[in-house]
Amino acid sequence: MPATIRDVARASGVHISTVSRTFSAPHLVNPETRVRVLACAEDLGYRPNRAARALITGRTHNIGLIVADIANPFFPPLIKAAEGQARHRDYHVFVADTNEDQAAEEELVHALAKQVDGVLLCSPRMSNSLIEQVSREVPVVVINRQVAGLPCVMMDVGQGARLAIEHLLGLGHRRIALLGGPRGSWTNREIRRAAGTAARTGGAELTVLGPNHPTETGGGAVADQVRRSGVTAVLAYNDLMAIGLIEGLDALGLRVPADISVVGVDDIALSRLTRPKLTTVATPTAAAGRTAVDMLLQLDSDAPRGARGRGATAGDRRTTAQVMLQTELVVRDSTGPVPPPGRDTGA
Amino acid sequence: MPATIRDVARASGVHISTVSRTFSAPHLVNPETRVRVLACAEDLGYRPNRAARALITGRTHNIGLIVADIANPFFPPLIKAAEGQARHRDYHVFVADTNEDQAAEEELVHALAKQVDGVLLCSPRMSNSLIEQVSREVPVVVINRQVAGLPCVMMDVGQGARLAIEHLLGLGHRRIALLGGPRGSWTNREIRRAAGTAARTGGAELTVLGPNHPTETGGGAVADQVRRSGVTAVLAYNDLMAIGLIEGLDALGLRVPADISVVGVDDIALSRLTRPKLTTVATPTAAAGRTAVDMLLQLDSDAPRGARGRGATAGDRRTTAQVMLQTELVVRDSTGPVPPPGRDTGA
DNA sequence: TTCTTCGCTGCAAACCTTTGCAGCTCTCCG
DNA sequence: CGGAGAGCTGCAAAGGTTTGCAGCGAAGAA
Repeated sequence: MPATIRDVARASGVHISTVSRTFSAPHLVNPETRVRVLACAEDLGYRPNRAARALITGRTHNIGLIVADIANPFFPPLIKAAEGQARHRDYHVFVADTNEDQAAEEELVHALAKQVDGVLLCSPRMSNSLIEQVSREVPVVVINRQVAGLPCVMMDVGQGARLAIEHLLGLGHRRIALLGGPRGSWTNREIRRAAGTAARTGGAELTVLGPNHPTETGGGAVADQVRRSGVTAVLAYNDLMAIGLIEGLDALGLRVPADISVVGVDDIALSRLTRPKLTTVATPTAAAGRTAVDMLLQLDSDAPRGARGRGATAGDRRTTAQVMLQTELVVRDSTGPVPPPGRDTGA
Repeated sequence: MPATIRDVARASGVHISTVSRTFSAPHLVNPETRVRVLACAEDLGYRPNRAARALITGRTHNIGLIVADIANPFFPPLIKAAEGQARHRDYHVFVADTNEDQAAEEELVHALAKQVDGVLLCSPRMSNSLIEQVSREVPVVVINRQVAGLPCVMMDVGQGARLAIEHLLGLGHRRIALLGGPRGSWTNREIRRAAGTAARTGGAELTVLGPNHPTETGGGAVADQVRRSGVTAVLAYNDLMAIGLIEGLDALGLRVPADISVVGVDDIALSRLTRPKLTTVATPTAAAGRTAVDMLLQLDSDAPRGARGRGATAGDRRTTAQVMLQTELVVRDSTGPVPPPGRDTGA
């Protein structure tokens, strides 16, 4: 039913190769012929079959994007930015959701490998060695994680965590809890490392609680634990957990920031809408999405893996860029001075 | 570099067709041969090239999902459900975001048409005739809209809006505003129609404000207009707008629900997290995603469009199912009794 | 022994497009 | 007038897979 290149060729009285060239190399065909072909193509509603093209060029013009949880508001802006950038370059994005599951992650990247020109691994939970392994199968750019020898786009959450801790120290807090995120998260390790150092430097005590599921539920679940720990401030792995925690604390009769201060990470849109508005570390998610797409496409044009390109680019070790994006602390209403010592925090 | 069917055939000493059958019709090949082939395939890390398969079968095993705005929390649960259901059937989902733009919508469906077996059009903004047109190019299931002759999955927001208005009437409200959504939205028309009828029946006055951008910003922007209109309750096109409106009213010194009641639509996760918690119409988004995928795949197996299937299924008008999913009103804290008449609402 | 039947495997066409190469026609120059 | 070159077009192979058809050997029946 859909018109093929052959139909257009027949209709315009030329060979199929001429039709092909009309689209892929217009300067090689007589202007007169070109307009005729284009007219016929338009008429028949012809659009090149990308699958067939992919077969011979080795380029699908698709890229895969694997995220841990599309329902986590952290990801959509990144996805959106990546899609926009990709579309700009005539690429399409295949989004897949792993439900925070390592096994699903691996399965998905394999399933995607053959139908995309490259994969963006966003906040992967799998092991470094597994990532390296899949990168031999399909070009990969890693987001939110550092893997040696692979192109990576990271956000400097370590720096952000340090700023957050310093902010809390400045408010007088000396007993601080860190709400850990999911196991396997690079971001989680970075935050923990930086927060630990900053707390030690400032003479504060840092209690690590976790790992936890990086959602409101996960945050709410540890509210009681936080109360019993007797801390006066909390740095959460992400905004969702911070918000869940605030809810949970509220249910326990603890007020934020009067009784306890809470800082999140990500600066999702939601963090401006809750009451109190959340103090958080803003991460440049959109920029990360755009950058990652650029790096992948760059990689791709450097190292053709098409049918024709074999053998040409054997031994060149391309320089694998690693980009670190800056973060910043956004102070809103969920942090305040440490409560007077006499006050009962319910502990 | 990646192993092809030919490599496996060579390694296991059989013809490529036997390898092919080992995967697509195992019962046709000798068990002994089968294990040998499977071993070789495993060994070489062979995975069938889906593009090549698509070329001959006419099935890509991909489906497209076009949404208006992936950053709107309404969509992710739907996407997630659709993806899960699709993966279950060995399909992958191509998500694309139109940024609420009709032109982008049309362009995207065309670009996707050839590399997917069907498209899920979620809350499309384009005209019915355009939808019908693209449906001739690629199988389509429409979500959140009714188009005659096309399979549709709808949520009964009309019913939900009626319940919402009745809830407000029950609280004594007689002057109610409706915050309209984007132009071209079927949901918007449904809500408006049903709310209008319910208000008239209950002897209330319904003021329609809009159209508006369906985001917090869009909701916040009309806060002043709402105040000046002198209504005591508002039904918003979606939760995001409702939340934005509450923010905006708050900035104007109006309290929800003491001064004014607000109801949303969608029951996004966020609506449980804001203060006050939002009264809203819950829509079964996940069910809609699953149902739509099922309908598309069903459609697809009924009407093969593969290379081999031509001519066989010419004239059969398949029954195009239209499914209406129920909604329900979730009463939380953003609605309350109408304020005493003497009270100054700032108008 | 001869004929069927059955189970398995190989053959080759087909899907749609891209692209290196060769051939054609024309123009222009010497 | 002959030859070179440029501009355009056609030819055919290639890419990886599926599938209808045919062929082959062995087992069973007559």
